[in-house]
Amino acid sequence: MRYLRIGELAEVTDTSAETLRYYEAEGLIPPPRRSDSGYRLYSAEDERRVVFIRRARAMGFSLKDVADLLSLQVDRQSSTCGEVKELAELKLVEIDERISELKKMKAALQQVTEACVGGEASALHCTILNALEH
Amino acid sequence: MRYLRIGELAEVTDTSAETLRYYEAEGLIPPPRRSDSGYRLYSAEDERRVVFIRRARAMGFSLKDVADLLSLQVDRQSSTCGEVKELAELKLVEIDERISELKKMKAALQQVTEACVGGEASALHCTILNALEH
DNA sequence: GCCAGCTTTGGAGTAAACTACAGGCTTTTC
DNA sequence: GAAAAGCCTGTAGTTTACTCCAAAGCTGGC
Repeated sequence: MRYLRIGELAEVTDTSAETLRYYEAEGLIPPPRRSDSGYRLYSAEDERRVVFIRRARAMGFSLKDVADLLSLQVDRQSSTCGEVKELAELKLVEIDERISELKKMKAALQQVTEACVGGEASALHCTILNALEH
Repeated sequence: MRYLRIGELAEVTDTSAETLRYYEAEGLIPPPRRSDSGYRLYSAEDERRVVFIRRARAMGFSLKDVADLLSLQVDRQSSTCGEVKELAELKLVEIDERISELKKMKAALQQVTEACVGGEASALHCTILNALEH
């Protein structure tokens, strides 16, 4: 099994070593194993976890939200399926709402680009708010 | 035409008066007209604008992103259709990416809930990271 | 074996986006 | 008409999520 050092993990997950240590301090990733000299050594599972965190962050979920989602795994031996399912379904509703809001914005933006011929003509009629009107 | 005072607008847009004044200071909403005594009076257009800002913020767009989107309107007399179209198309790509990322998360979460019978059984196999594996 | 370039901890600093006064008018309500 | 509630400006404080040292130890190449 291949282990990554902090700088390597930072590179593949497009973050920084500082951020990874910060996530560890905040309990978002478990303390990884260490080399003899004390260097952090990250497993593939650690990597997946970080990728997940970055993805969720990029979509505007807070670290608290991410922690909630990840707790679906962390607490697995202590929580029952019922609890897990409830939390997951709550987040599913939230995600669905986000998707539909994004689709609204997308439709509005598309209306804007379609109204635009794309030339040098004035953009007088190109307003995103007008497109969102209905 | 009906005008809203800051507290009323705050209520209908689910924000606070402080936040509205902050948005004004940051140039995200234009300075509204004032009453004789100096109270801010907001139009329906102002309201739509704030609703849009709050929506975009809730989806993780920064105020800078929002300003970019709103500039499609503000600079309308100065910018040409070509510029507007370019900016809008850039944001469209971004929005599409977000939607597909959210769909990935949704699929993962659904797998979790489906694997869960929802009863008192252990949640051993309910892990969001496992669901995201492929 | 030496030097550049990692990594360590601990603590301080920063940017974005609010949020909360203070002190003083205005408007509404009883 | 007086108290309560709302608004004004200006400034300061808070939260979240990093980001940046400093001082010291480790690692890999020549």
